[in-house]
Amino acid sequence: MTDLKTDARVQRTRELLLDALVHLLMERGYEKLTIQNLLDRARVGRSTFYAHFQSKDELLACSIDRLRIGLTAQWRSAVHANSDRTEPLTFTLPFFRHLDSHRRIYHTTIGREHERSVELHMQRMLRELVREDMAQRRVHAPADALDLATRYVVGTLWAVVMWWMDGNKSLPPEEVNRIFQRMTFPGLEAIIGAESGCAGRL
Amino acid sequence: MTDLKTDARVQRTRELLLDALVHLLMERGYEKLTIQNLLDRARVGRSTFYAHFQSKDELLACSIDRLRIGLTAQWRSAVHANSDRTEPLTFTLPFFRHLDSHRRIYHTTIGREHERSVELHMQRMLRELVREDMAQRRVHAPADALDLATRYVVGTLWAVVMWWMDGNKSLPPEEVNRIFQRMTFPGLEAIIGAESGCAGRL
DNA sequence: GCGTTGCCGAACAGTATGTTCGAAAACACG
DNA sequence: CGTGTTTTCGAACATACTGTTCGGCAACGC
Repeated sequence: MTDLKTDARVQRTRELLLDALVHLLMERGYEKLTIQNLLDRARVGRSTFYAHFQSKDELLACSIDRLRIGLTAQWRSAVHANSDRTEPLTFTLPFFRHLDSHRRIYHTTIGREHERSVELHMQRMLRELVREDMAQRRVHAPADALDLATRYVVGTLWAVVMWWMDGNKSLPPEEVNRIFQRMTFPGLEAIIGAESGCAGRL
Repeated sequence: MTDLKTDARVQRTRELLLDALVHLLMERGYEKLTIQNLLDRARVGRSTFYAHFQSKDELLACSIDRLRIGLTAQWRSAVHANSDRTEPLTFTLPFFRHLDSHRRIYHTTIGREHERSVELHMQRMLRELVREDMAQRRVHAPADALDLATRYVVGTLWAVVMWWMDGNKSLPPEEVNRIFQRMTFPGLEAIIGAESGCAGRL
């Protein structure tokens, strides 16, 4: 009885495929990227791929999930450092930093004509992070309002991301984060009576 | 020398295909909709399709463009009626009304798991409308800020759309539009010094 | 070592795309 | 009408990608 998680072969295959995905995302983008490309790049057999992932899309989901876990870790440590009652949405700064240091990937997968999947999965991830943030800060409001607020934040966040990644603007992540907060917080208060205090006024 | 625009055959074919698209969008969504389906539904030959459109995607683009033209017309007449200096983003109400009266389509093409193309084209259209609105109201600000503002508005607008269309919420379009304006205008002022006057405070 | 598990890779069926071509139908125009 | 032009049809074809199967081989844990 071998443990799936400790079998070196399994880990190797998964990492080979995940790495191949990242490299091919830069080269070709997601949509026009075939499974055969992945197999060739990762030097993995066809049936092996399907033993691990149901589809190209699931591989991508897996890759984004990796990112989510990494971001969450940074987030938690940052919150821990600043002790209690920090400003809302503290995960955005690590997020912008991540984008900044992986521009090559996101330049070919975000805002491009026929590229939509990466954005979709990213937004799904962001939605989870926002929900988590609100849950931790115990924002209480009708479920409807919370839902709208979540979508609103992700919408504005993504607008900033597209804008930032578009014209090769070389603003530092910290600056971008400030812009994001300045334009997002007022509208957020309009939806849920966020008692975000000083953060709202900046 | 026959005129392409007046040949009854080409008009017939184009309309058959566009209508087929709309009906099939409701039934199957966009992504899992084959060209063969369109041909069968529209009773049009395969080579005929490719004589008119390069791809499924171009057909969709054409359909969205139809919508854009219709919205723009409603928009202009509304602006004309209210004479000068109306509130900003007046096209959103017609837009929400359109969504409301075509729920069946958008229910299967917006926010669904593997549906991305319709959203993509819609957002592109909205971006154009927002740009046009700003140009007409002669908002002056750095090109950078205008670009960010445009993306911001589309981002929040789309957040509202997803939220509205999601849980079968049966709010009237007018109400949704008010919610949209209330949460969007403050942030918009933060980007460009919008002299939107009373509209900003509602 | 030994039983178990994962991997390979070729072959295969299935599905969709986009092109080609000759014949038939619909058209504009005189 | 009649004539030359344009569009349509539909089958056939080439191409490409997906997802599955299976027997032999290699790597693993114990």
